[in-house]
Order: sequence, then structure tokens, then C-alpha cells
Amino acid sequence: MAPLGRIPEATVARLPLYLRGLDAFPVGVTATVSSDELADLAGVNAAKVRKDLSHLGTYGTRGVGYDSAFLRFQISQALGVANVWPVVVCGMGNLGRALANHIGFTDCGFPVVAATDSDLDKIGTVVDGVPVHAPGELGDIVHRLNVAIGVISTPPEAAQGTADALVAAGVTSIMSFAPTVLSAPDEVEIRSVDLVTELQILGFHLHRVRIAEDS
Amino acid sequence: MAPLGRIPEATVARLPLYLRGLDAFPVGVTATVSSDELADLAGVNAAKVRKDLSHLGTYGTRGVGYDSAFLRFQISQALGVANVWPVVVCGMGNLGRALANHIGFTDCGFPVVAATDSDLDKIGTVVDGVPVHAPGELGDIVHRLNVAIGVISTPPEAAQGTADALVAAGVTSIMSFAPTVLSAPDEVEIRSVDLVTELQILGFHLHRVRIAEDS
DNA sequence: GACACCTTGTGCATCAGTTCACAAGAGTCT
DNA sequence: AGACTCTTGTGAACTGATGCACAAGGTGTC
Repeated sequence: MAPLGRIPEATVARLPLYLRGLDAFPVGVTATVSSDELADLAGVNAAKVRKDLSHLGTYGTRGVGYDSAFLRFQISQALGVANVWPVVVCGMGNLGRALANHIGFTDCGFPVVAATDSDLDKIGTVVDGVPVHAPGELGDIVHRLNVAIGVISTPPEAAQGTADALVAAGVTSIMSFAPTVLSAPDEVEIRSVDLVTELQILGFHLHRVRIAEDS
Repeated sequence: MAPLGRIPEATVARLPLYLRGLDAFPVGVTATVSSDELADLAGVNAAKVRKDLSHLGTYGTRGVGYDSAFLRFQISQALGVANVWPVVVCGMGNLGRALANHIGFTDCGFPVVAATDSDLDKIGTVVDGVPVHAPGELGDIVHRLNVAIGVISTPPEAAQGTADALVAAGVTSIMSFAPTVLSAPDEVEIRSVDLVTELQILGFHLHRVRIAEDS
């Protein structure tokens, strides 16, 4: 019943999962969800669901559960999913193209409105509806199109420079796919999606069981 | 100095970063790294570096630092990076193609040896050196090519089925890009890379500062 | 050899997040 | 109304991770 205090980071990371889980419930219909059901849908346990939702000041009704529509509203509110945050994709290699093309982002309020690439052959072209500009135009693009989020899918060497350019342009939210540690001012939120690291973590566990088997 | 006890998960997730940081040091040359330098390279703080490395039973020398070559060896050993873990990519949409194409994976010991897709036009073709098979052949592929890791880049509806097929084929490590919660036996390690969720977390913070500014 | 200077390894306090367990409320049935 | 069942909300214990601070143990210099 906390009236919107600070929401723990771990909870924030799970709210999207709950929201997605609620899609299993038809929209216009009054239905109730128990923390147990929601836990199943989100792949976590029920106690966590309840504690997470309590941070939103949510009121379910005891003995019954949560009203699915109202819960959806509350989580949406907390996450601010009603907002539209335009995205610029920096680096139109294979991955960048795949991301720019990913229609799912637009549906969720993250339209890819522009891209940059240093390849002269790509600059000036339009890939899947996304215009490709020179890296130097980043600042201009960000201002003109109200870009809120920058995606870095450049080669690792160019990643820090791109991050700097994004920050200089006023972008405070970055999702990076580059296998590099990026530095930026504290107020800039960086989420690093490091696929090689992920694979190496999987590799570590495979390695572990292999050792266990051999001994 | 713990002689290879259990390594905390948080440490495992950072070891690849240290390893990457060590690339700044030339291979054949004897050089020393201090925890401070390594901390900078990996974007964490020095105390964490030292505690992490202590879990490997590492011995740096006090007053000097760590021998870069030996440290690299030790981390490599712990992570098992010498192993090669063949990967199958399930779902050759935009993202799947980008992943299959990503030469960086092969360099790190994760060669993409095969792919699957349900599109009849793609089955039987070879994309960037990766042969595309029908989903039904997954079991066969896994056995024939000794696949260790499955990447799920299918549409969300097909994700759980694909995961089940991978598990049935004996794959115990899965990296999923599908925006869905996957269920699998406990012994299967699943790492979910959920891009929409990542964006929504960024969106949450943007939303927060916007609220703060408006008030 | 003594002293000054580094940097590691680690005990300890702290913090964030998870899980348990249960009282408190809401509905239902008799 | 009372008893029973259900599910929330939360205090409290617990787990894991983080960061501090300092002793222990090296190197180098005089």
C-alpha cells in the first residue's frame, strides 16, 4: 500500500513480465488474477509477485485476487508504457538491421525513427522504412526527431565514440550490444546486452557439468 | 586462495569482462595488472575484482598485482573457454540471420553449426555458411553435430515448442530472444535476452525523470 | 637490515532481494 | 450469524552480493 515510493530495481525488471502475463486475460472483460496465476505466467513465485505489486500501492482484494484490467492499468502507469520513446539505431550491420526491422518495438512504444552508419553506401538510403544517416548527424537527428533512446550496434571500436555522441546529443538512455564496457555520466542509463558474455556464462555451466562427469 | 570452490553466480557473470579487459595486455609479454587497472577495464570497482579473483584461488602478488598472462590462463580455465560449444540457431528471421552471421561467436568458441526454420523456402538453403533445416530435424542435428547450445529466435508462439524440442534432444543450455517465459526442467540453463523488456526498463527511468521534471 | 611504499586477500558491516509464514480481510455456504 | 475457505499484504528471517578498511606480505631504496 506504499503510495508510489521508490520501486526496487529488481521489481522494475519484472513488471514488464507481469504486464505481458496479463495479456493472457481478455481486455474488456472483468476477471481476477491471483498472485499464484500471475506467478506462473511470469515464471516467478507468488510471494515475489505480491511483494512487487505492493510496491505499486496496488490493492488486490483478499480472498479474491487482483482485477486484471485495473492491474494492467496500474503496471502500465508505473512503467509509463503509454509514452512513446523514439529510438535511433547506431550501426546498421546485421544486428542493427535486424533491430531496425523489428516491428515489435514500434508496437511497444519504441519506434525506430532513424539509424546511423559510417558506411557511405548506406548513408542516405532507407532500410525497412528507417532512414540511414551519417554518424555526424546524430546530434541533429536526436533533436529533430526527439530521440529518447540510443541503441549501439556498432563494431566495438566505434562503441564508445557513439556513446559519447549520444550523450552529447542529450540522450540519457542507451542499450548497447557492443562487447565493450562503456563509460558515461552517472545520469545516463546504460543497459548492456552482451551476447558473447551470455554464451560464456552458458559455457561455464556446461564446462562445470563436464568436469563433474569426468571425475 | 579457495582452491576452486563454488564460484558465485555474480562472479561468473563478471569473469568474461575481466578476460576481455585482459586483451588490452599483449599476450607473450610479462606484465602485471593491478586490481585497480582491471577494475577500470571491466567497469567495476577494485574490491570486487579482488574478491572475484580470490574465488578462483588466484594468487596475485601483494605490492605488485597479477601476472596478466597467468591471470588470463586462470580465468580461461575457470570459464572453460578452451572448449568449443557448437550452437544451433532456431528461427532464421532477421534476428536469427544476424546471429548466425555473427562471426564473433565462432571466434569465441561458439560456432553456429546449423539453423532451423519452419519456412519451406528457407529449408535446405545455406545462409552465410549455415545450413537451414526443418524444425523436425532438430533432434538429429543436435546429435550429429554435437550441439551444446540452442538459440531461440523464433516468433514467441513457437518458442516453447522449440525449447521443448531442444530439451528433448538433450540440449541443456538455451539462450532465448523470445519475449516469453519458457519452462524447462531445472537442469536446463536458460538465459533470456528480452529486448522489449530492456527497452521498457529504460522507458521506466525516462518516465521517472519526466514525472520528476513536471512536478 | 631497516624503512617506505605498494597492492593483495579478507573479515566485517551493510545492503538489496528473496522467501517464509501468518494475521487480516473478503467472500460463500449453511 | 457463524464457520469455512480463499488470497492478499507484510513482518521477519535469510541469502547473496557489495564495499570498506586494514593487516599481511611483497618490492625497492638507502
